[in-house]
Amino acid sequence: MSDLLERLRGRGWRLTSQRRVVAEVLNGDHVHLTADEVHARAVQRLPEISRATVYNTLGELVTLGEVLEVSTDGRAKRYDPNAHHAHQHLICSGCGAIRDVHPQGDPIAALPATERFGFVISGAEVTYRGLCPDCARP
Amino acid sequence: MSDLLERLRGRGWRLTSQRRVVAEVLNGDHVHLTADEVHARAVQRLPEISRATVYNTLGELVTLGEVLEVSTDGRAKRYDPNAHHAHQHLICSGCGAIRDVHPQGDPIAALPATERFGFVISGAEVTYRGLCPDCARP
DNA sequence: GTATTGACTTAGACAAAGTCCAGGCTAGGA
DNA sequence: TCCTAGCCTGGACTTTGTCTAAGTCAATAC
Ligand SMILES: [Mn+2]
Ligand SMILES: [Mn+2]
Ligand SMILES: [Zn+2]
Ligand SMILES: [Zn+2]
Repeated sequence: MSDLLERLRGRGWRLTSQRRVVAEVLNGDHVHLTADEVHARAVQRLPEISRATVYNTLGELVTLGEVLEVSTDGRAKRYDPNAHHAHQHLICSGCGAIRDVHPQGDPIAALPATERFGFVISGAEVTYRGLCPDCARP
Repeated sequence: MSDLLERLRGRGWRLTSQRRVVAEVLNGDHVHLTADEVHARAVQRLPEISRATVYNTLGELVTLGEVLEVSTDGRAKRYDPNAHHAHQHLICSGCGAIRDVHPQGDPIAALPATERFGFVISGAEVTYRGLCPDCARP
C-alpha cells in the first residue's frame, strides 16, 4: 500500500496523516467498507480525523482510479481497493458478506445489437446474490 | 393494470384511491421511477396523497412481487413494474436513461464453482453502462 | 532552520432519501 | 347503516452524503 501512497505523491498529492490512515484502512482482499466503516476504523488510529476528510479522501481515490465505488443496494456506497483487477461481486442476502468473483466470458458480448438501443456500451457490472455457507445452514 | 388491482384485492388488499393512483402511475414500458417521482405524478391525480403512503404502497408492491426495486447508483431506488419478465438494465452515463434489456444466456452459468465460495446462488443482476444516441453525439 | 503559502482538515450546518409514529379516516363486511 | 381493522396523514426522526468558513500544516524556497 505504501507504493500506492508514493504513486499518489508523484501525482502531486500532499501526503497527510489523514490520507495515509484512510489508505491503510482500505487494505486487504474482499474489502468493501462503507464510508462510515472507514471512518470508524480510521478513528482508531487517528482519533481526530473527521467524517468530511474521509469522504473527501475516498472521493479522490475514486477519481484517481485507485479505489472503486460499489453500490450494491440502496444503502451506503462501499469502497473497494481492488481497482486494478476487473471483477464482479457475490453478496450474501442473509448477512451482507461480499466476495470478489471472476465470471467467465464478457457479459457485454451477451447483449445482442438489437438489445442495445443504439447505445455505445462501456461496461457491465454483475451482482450475484445468494446465501453464504453460514447463512444457508438449516 | 386493473387486472393487477383485482389480483391484489383477491389477496386481501384493501383498494384505496391512493393505492389505485400509485399503481396507475407505474404503468408502461421501461418505467423506472424514483419514489419521489411516483409521488409527484400521483399528486397530479390525487393532490392530498402523502409521501409516506407512496413509500408504503411501493414497499407492499415489492413484497408482493408485483414491482421490482432497482438500485443502480448510490441515489434513490427506482421502482419497476416489469416484474414478471426477467430482464437486466442498460443505463446512459450521460442522462441516466434506463432501458430494459435481455442478454443471451444465464449469467449464473458463467460463475464457476471455484468462484462461488460455497454460496447457494439465487440470482444475478447485470447493469450495462454506456451512452445513449443523444448523449453519444459529438 | 525558518518563513511562506496554497492545499488540506475540521466542526457543524445543510440536503436528499427513507422510516416511523400518533391520531384521524374509510373500505368493505355484518 | 354501522363498525372496525386496516389505511392514510403530517411531521419528527434517521442515515448517508455534501458544503463552507475558518484554522492548520506539508512541502518548497531561502
Ligand atoms: Mn470488489
Ligand atoms: Mn426494468
Ligand atoms: Zn451470510
Ligand atoms: Zn443519455
